[in-house]
Amino acid sequence: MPELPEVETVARRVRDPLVGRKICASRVLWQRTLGGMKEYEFRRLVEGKRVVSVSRRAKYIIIALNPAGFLVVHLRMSGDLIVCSERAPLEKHLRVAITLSNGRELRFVDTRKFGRFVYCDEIDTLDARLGQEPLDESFDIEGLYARFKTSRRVVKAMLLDQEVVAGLGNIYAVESLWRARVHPLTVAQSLSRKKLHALMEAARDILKEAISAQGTDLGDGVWKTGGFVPMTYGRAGEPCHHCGRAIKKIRVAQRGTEYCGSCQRR
DNA sequence: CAAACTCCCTGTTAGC
DNA sequence: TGCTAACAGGGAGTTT
Repeated sequence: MPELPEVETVARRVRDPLVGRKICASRVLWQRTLGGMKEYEFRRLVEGKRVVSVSRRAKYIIIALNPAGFLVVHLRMSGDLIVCSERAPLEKHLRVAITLSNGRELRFVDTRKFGRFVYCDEIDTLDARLGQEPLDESFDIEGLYARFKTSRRVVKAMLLDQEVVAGLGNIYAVESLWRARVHPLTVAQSLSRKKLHALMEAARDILKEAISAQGTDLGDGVWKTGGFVPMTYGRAGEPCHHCGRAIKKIRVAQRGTEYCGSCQRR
């Protein structure tokens, strides 16, 4: 499932082919992908505009348009963006297609239909709802610690909350907790400053490694390109790479959560 | 107010 | 073997 590293990988892949291109046509094959906007409205707001930039915020891909507006893309579980010839055969799960002036086409393909490809006039409200970027130079660990100190939620739920830290999903939350040897059910306010530092250092290192590897290959057909290999996620019952004991699996915040009962103590 | 639950979807897999 | 049920999961919206 696309999380920060996978979204970053997609953004980088489509940036060059898109920036500077003009949108001359568009079509929508699954209406709900637009998040409630009517197709004719979407087309009116998008067609004729030029792509200014492609960036990432949390798990969103932001395509800025000139003279105004943004295409905000969320891949959710199974979404992907590709740029190909407008004459290329249509993908089975194609949801939105944006035809460019050079005969190429930006396509949003999304098997499970959870993804969103929406037009927004501005992105300030989106930005305001999202927490810190873990890889930003300005990442404020003390601000995060202050937030943890006031919460009785478990640490895994905090990591998954995009309002707290932006971009971590289930896989990288699980991996970060394991590397920092923090139990996923540790109550946020009981986590020491030292432990939180270790946890976020692990998270940042893992995210960087995963970006370098172009994401994680889960072998389930959802995300095939990445070379990052999880140490804990998806390995329930298999030996822990620290101590050799079997990895356990529980549910935390409605998500499957693998951890080592020996290495990660509360 | 914070925290937890529900819903949206389809492909894959476990279980009978 | 062939079927069904369970599972996977991010975030918006709703309920506790």
